[in-house]
Amino acid sequence: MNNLKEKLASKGLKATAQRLYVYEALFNSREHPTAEEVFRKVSKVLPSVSLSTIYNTLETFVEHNLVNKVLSESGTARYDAFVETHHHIYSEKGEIIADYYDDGLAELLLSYFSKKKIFDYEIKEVRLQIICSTKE
Amino acid sequence: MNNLKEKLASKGLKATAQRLYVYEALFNSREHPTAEEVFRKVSKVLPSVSLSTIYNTLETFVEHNLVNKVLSESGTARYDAFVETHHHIYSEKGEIIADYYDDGLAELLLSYFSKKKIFDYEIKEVRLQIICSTKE
DNA sequence: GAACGTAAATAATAATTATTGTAAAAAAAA
DNA sequence: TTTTTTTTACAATAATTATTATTTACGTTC
Repeated sequence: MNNLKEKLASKGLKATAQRLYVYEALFNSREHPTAEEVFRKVSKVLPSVSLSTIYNTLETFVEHNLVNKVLSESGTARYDAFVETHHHIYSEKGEIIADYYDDGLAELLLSYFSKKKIFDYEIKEVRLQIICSTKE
Repeated sequence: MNNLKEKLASKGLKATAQRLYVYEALFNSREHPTAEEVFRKVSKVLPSVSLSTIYNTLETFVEHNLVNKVLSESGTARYDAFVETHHHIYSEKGEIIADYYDDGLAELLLSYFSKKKIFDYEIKEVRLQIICSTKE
């Protein structure tokens, strides 16, 4: 978490209480919370925080690559403090279920694409949406 | 397109003019249009059509797997009449650029996952988000 | 085939939700 | 103290969903 203070400083951003709590809320959750959910969490420790601040803060974090936006089919934005490349497991309904980390896969894919050279564009990153049936 | 009439019938859905035009609008575009864009297209041939109908129709199609929702970072839903597995190329800003079809890739991934057997869930589909820098 | 009843689909519009914009207040830094 | 950054409060917007009335399609009976 001190890590974050340094990162903020290195980007010319002030380490305010709001920012630290927002980041903490994200970092301590693997649920890819929405802005609203982050707001509720942060409100518990900082009751005066405003929802706008949550949005602003999340947006600032995304701009500075401290946080990723996670795409979801419902349209509501979700956020993730884990910015290293990883993949997401979705339900058949399009809702996100879990993270999936796999370095071997990244290598496999990048070597596959480097052989094919199919793109006009340079590939920055490859992320998987793994759509699974939830067995009950 | 007659194909669609049959599919609709098989799912107990009536083949109304609205549904056929909405589907046609999607099918004839590779732009993953938004509901609003579909609305404008359909309006040209069916001026009395309402935006609600577009939303309803798209939702009905998605429920019946005739159409897919495409993830996009702006939050606005985009739709795609191509339901066979394929992948999407995104800009670094998170906007969708193009489709990417690749059967070899699907095989590669499925064999990779079948070897690993890592999941509690059954994998239905694997889609890639390929994030590219747009070279200018 | 025309008239009738019923259910499905559509249209018009209101309401809601998520998000963004704006301006004032507060906090931090210089 | 002055200036800049950040936060707050609140207004505004955009996308989507919900509600209700109307229309349309379809099956049944005459």
